[in-house]
Amino acid sequence: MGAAGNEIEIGKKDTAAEAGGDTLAAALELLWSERPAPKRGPKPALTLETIARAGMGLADADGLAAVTMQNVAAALGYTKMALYRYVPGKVELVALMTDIGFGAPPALPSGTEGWRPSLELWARRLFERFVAHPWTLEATVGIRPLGPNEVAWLEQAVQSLAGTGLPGAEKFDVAATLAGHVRATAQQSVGGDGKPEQAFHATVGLILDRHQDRYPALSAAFAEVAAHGGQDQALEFGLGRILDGVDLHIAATRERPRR
Amino acid sequence: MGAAGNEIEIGKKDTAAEAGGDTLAAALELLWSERPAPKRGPKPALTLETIARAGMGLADADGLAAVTMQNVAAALGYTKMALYRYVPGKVELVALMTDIGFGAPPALPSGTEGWRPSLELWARRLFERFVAHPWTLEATVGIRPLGPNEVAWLEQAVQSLAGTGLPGAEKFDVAATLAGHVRATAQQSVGGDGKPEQAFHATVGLILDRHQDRYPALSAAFAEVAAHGGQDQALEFGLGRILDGVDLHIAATRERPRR
DNA sequence: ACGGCACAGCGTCCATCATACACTGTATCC
DNA sequence: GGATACAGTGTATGATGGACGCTGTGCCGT
Repeated sequence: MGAAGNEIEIGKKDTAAEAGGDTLAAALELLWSERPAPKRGPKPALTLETIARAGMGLADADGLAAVTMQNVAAALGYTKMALYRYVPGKVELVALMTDIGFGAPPALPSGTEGWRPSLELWARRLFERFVAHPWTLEATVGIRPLGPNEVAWLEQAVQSLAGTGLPGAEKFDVAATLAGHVRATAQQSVGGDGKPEQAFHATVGLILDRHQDRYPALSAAFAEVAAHGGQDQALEFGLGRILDGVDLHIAATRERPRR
Repeated sequence: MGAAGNEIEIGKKDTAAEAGGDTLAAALELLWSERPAPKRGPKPALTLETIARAGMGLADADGLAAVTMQNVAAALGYTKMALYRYVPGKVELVALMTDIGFGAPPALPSGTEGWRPSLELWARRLFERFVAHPWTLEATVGIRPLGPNEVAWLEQAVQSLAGTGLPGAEKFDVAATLAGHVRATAQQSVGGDGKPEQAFHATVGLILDRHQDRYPALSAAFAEVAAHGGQDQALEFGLGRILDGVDLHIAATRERPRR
């Protein structure tokens, strides 16, 4: 399957592989508002923003699967084909929804000082966004275009590490690690259709009830998890450990600065 | 069209919400081999394993989107409806593929001692599994059934923490945090259709090229990332930080043991 | 021995979905 | 005052997951 694809595979745009190239570029254009702004013709009745918001409403309520071109259009009172005047395809629409769903990271309160409190706040806020729009978890797997807001979150995290003396690459790694932790935690605490319900723990508990013998260590550990309040502390625990480790690393870097 | 059509909403199984209940139970049955084993009738020509392997082949080659009932059946030389004699639906098939994709965690080499080397090895191996079958990333979003292998991975991680004196709930949290980190890292280093291509970094780089002014800290940091070998160390960096933090926490717990 | 029944595999049918394409009307520029 | 670019619509199409009923097969109880 090269660039041409002269094999079978006419018809639909694409299915899975190789779609990234074209779609990614189109989505980036959309997300970064690099669009020509038409001059002639009837005025557009809709906005990208309006459309995306409609999609978000559906996704928040009934999950990402409820976001069909039909449903989005119906929610706006238009036909689905009208949407294609604004969006190249569904993938791009979801990408737009996702970036809007994250929103810009709120500015850190003026009192916040030091990289650690900043990053803690950052992580908790990001977590809240994931919980508020659980479908963003589904929407952000695999290669995909990044929107301005998503990049802005990264920027803020890296900025928080300004005074640490870490090399830039490691600042980036810290941000990525934290984002990953937040993401993974959110993924475990959120149900498939969007409702937070400690889904992961519930499933594990269900299984261990029936197979304690097979997983002795896990069963013992999990009994204590259930006894305590569940997984509510999963975000904080990992966050604490990671930032402790980062702290250590910063200290070590200061003592033995890189050449 | 038949005469009877006055019912509301017969037909398809479900779309998004609430499907979890029924499907999850069915999938658990399948994954944990709690199936009755038929006595009468013709011998099944296929196996769950065979079917799942066929699906995995497609997913490995062309991504999860290539896994359609049609394609899987064709790969086996049967019609798609034959598959429904083995699998309740596609969701369950993918769940099965996923669990087989993880496989059982290999036993730790006999020389491995101490929780830290064990967990490091564990994390690296898990990472390899994600990279070997990138579609498992897509397949493991949202609420979903866990298979025996997936639970076995958790078991091994918790077991590695046996001598640490950590409370059970925290062992579990450590395992979850590590698994989350591995997952998130894999997600960033793997392309959408399954090819590892440092996708995330490539996209970020592309964007920052055009918007350096808007994200100064990130741009500066990222320049160094690009100068170095890319993101190959993302897994190890986060792993090091997390385990450092865990180490600290274990030491603290020993000094100030919980009641 | 044998007939019924449970079960394998298949063919057909259908609803849903993303998207292509052609058409109609409209607002702006020359 | 057109020509033209563009908005919204209607219809068509191919792919997909899945329901349902049919045909054959092989074990089990009689």
